[in-house]
Amino acid sequence: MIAKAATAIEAPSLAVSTVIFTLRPSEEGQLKLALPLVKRIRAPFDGQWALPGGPLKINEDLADAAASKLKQTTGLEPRYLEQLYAFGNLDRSPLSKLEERVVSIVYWALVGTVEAEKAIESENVHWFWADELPKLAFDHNLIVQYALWRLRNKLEYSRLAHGFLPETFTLAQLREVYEAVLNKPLDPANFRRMVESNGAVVATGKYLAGTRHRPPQLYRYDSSIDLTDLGPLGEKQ
Amino acid sequence: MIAKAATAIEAPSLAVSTVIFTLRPSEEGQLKLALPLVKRIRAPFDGQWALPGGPLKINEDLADAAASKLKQTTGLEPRYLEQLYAFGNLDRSPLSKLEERVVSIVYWALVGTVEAEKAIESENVHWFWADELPKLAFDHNLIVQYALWRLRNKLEYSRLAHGFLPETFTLAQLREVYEAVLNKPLDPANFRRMVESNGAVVATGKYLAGTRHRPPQLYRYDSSIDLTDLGPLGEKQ
DNA sequence: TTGAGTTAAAGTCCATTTGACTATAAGATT
DNA sequence: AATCTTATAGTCAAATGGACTTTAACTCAA
Repeated sequence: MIAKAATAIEAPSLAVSTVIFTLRPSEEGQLKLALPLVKRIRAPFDGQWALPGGPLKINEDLADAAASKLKQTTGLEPRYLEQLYAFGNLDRSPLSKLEERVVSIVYWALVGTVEAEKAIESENVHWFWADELPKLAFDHNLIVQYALWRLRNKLEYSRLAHGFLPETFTLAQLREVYEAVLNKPLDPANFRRMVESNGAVVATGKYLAGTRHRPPQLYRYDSSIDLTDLGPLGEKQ
Repeated sequence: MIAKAATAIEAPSLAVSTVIFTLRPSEEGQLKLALPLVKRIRAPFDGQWALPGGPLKINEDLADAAASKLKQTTGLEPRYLEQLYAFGNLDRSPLSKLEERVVSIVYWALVGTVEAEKAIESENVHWFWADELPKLAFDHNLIVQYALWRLRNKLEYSRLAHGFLPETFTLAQLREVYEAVLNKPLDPANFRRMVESNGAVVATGKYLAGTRHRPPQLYRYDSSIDLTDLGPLGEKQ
């Protein structure tokens, strides 16, 4: 169009953000979905909470960028990471001067419940319950809603629950994960039948001792099978 | 390229491409999935076929950009349009000088079988059978594969078939669409039962005359229900 | 005009899946 | 030893889905 000086003005810029889920015990004792947000320290939306993210570097892969935001924000490694969506509406930022057009490629991630206890928290990084978010910056409320929808949908026909659990776990723990994510109680017997018929989870033959009842068997995920079905993309993207 | 100095080197650039599906009758008479490609006229991949696409304009919504590539390439309007994925691997282009880093946000679209007969075709725009593609530019073979996977997955629990059909249609025509997309024969009686129980398709009470057999009833999609389930994103993005 | 050909549309049979529920097992606690 | 609690196994019935049969309603050719 105009000239060289104009390049920055002509092209939309690219950012990568990440919705990071973990499960944490609530006051009442059951697990609930939680996610970290960072406080914005400049306009627009100065002082409001937002998803961790930032501009994409010229020589950085998309998934790497998402994982590195995760690391910066929480100090943790993702147990699962998947692209969610590219958000690029012109009205994402209300004071949309053209120079500020940003397209955000958003990833969503799972971090293990145990690791998440060591997560960084500070003045500017705070963990929220996924169903009790304040009004967030930009279109981030919509983004989290969509990520939640995707998580809930995929949980049932994939091995996503593995992303929250340690290597071995009881079926009750696995069921707790499902109940927390789907936010509804599940019948223990039917859940067992479902898991056993599906084949993704295998018994270890070991039992967890020290409970006040019959010792439950420990299971693990069959590592020969992928965490989820991304179709032709596999793990590559 | 070279002249664009500093800014261009620092930021990856953003392009939008579109995978456009339609159904066309093959030589043997049944419908088959087809898609338009454009011939590249510059390096890299000069002379090879590629998905229609181009840089995102600063004040253009993502979906609008995808639809306008569609219009430019085929002269048609999409009956369905959905974001597929953002492809941004560093090795997408083999001669990856840093200045050339491009992230492509890819959409996929359906165009009606009837409209598609009027589609533009030329030296540089050619329609291919979806399962007989040549080696394409960049990672476009992978992209098409993924789009096909998504189409096939979504067809069964959505109203995507509507995207190929006219306002009213017979159950045999609807079944033909399913058979073409899924690439397998379906039992007519069971298919009828499935469609009727699902509720998305309603009988019009009118019948198609002029066949050499019992006249089939015409159906239409219940317009009160969306084409597909995008969750919280709805039709907005 | 009649019978053959063709697809439409309705229905049957059976194996599998899934939700709701019951029963027994095996530990800890009292 | 009785009781509590969760683990684990099993039952029953409704819903689902594939394979198949039957009858309906049109066209076309003899």
